[in-house]
Amino acid sequence: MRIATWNVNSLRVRLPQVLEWLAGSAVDVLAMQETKLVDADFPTEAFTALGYQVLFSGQKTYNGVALLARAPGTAVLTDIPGFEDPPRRVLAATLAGLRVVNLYVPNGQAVDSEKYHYKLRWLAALRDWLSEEARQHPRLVVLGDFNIAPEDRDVHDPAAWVGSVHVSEPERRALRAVQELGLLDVFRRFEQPPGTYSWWDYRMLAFRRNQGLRIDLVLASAALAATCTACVIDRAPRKAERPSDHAPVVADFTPPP
DNA sequence: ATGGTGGGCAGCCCA
Repeated sequence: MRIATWNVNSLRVRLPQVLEWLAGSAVDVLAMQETKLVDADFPTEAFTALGYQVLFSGQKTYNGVALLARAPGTAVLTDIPGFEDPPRRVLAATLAGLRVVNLYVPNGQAVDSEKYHYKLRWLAALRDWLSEEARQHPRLVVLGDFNIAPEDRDVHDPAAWVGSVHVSEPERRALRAVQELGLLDVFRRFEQPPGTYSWWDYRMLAFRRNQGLRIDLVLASAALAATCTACVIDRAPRKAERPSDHAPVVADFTPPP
């Protein structure tokens, strides 16, 4: 089973690239973020034509998340229970013997901004919710755009980024609190080339210079992580005309016994 | 050099 996450930065613009990528990548589950589409505009037929079931939680202009899967989803959630949050950032479903939680974590803008404190509150609420999800679902995968680079090796120039949003210690601590629920960053279960990132700024020729961050993550419960056979970041879509600023992260799992 | 580029929707907000 192949599971992927991709911040597409406007599904309206990126749909042809997403369809082309799906046709060549044998993905069973794709979690997308920043679809920026209201539900009425979601291109359902384009994906059902490729054999996917679709789930989505969208809004106008900003945010928006979607899940594509070969199997239908049940027990769908579009919010962190009990946490009032109008932006559409969460989409959870049970499908193909897995609990899948697709996240678009708040960006945070700048350390000590109002948006940064919102990000930390959001992550605290996420942790509390995921503790319950982890208890109920031994086979849990939490994936998406976390807007946090877990460690300095996930940052092209740690000295330039020190203390900044996406790498600050409170953000990393909040991410570790999520991982301490027993969720493993499956990318780091395998040998990886140094300087492997999932996001590059559109500005300053950052992609050509590989000035990136690894902020798109696939976290898996211990039972699921034990069945993970590979995790790679596919840079190819970032090289396209009019690319998303993020590349997809792809993880392979053996089927349940 | 505190910029630069891109998406969305109307002169900005957000990333």
